[in-house]
Amino acid sequence: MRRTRQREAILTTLRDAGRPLTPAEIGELAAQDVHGINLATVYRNLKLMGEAGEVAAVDCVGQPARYEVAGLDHHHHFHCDVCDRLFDLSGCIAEELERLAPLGFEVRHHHIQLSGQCASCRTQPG
Amino acid sequence: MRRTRQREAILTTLRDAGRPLTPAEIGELAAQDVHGINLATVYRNLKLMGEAGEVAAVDCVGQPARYEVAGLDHHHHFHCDVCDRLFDLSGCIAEELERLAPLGFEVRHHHIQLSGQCASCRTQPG
DNA sequence: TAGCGAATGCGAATGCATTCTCATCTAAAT
DNA sequence: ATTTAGATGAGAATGCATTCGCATTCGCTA
Repeated sequence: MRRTRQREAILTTLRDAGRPLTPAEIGELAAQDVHGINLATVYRNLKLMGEAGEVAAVDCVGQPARYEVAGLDHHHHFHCDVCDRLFDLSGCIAEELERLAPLGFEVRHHHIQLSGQCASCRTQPG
Repeated sequence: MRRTRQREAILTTLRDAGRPLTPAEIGELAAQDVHGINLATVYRNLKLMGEAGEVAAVDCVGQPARYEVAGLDHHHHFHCDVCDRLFDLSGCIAEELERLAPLGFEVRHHHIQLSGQCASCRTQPG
């Protein structure tokens, strides 16, 4: 995989964001580094970097997937219904979760997502 | 709202299923009552019955929404990655969940979904 | 049981995220 | 500096769930 300006910009953007970003968000933010970076390029690279284990997709309920740098500790997310951004949560309660499964079911993954209003949307009026 | 055969079939199907169904699943199952029931009709009625408070949409991670009869006790779901069906779970651990939110965030909802293999997919080979 | 307006079936249309095509560009090996 | 295969940009194309438009049908009410 070549080292291109757009590839760098995407990775830098993800690293700096501190929260999972949609391809569109990545495109907008990365445009500060590489003006006019194309959405298709963002998608292509997210896919490649995903296969290469550099980034990870984050599923979001009823929404397009977000992406974050790979290798972060296990965590879940908070979706702000106002600004539509996804935030990281720290901590997990997986143990308690497993016991919710019915007898005979094998739990392989779990997905937890809180939603509501993020701090900045609660503070700021518009 | 008129009482039509397709409307009845949809509601009956949802009641009998015991788990949330996709519009497509509803269409297939309801076809046993009303042969040739149209998908658009299913969608139209789910929307109307949703507004009327008779059915509720169930969001599913990275998947089209499912629908269930309204008024059930608070619960969450299990997604079988093999047969793609969604199952009800009983119980919830909302209290422990709230504490995951960062300071200043207002939690309004939470979404919990376990996934893996359901009992029948674990048992049956193909 | 006649008549009206709501509901249906059908296929086309929409919205959307995502992927593809392909001509052009460019990183990096020679 | 040249070469060349991988990358990009631009826009068209895809896949999909969902909705629309409209002629026809059918509940209900008078």
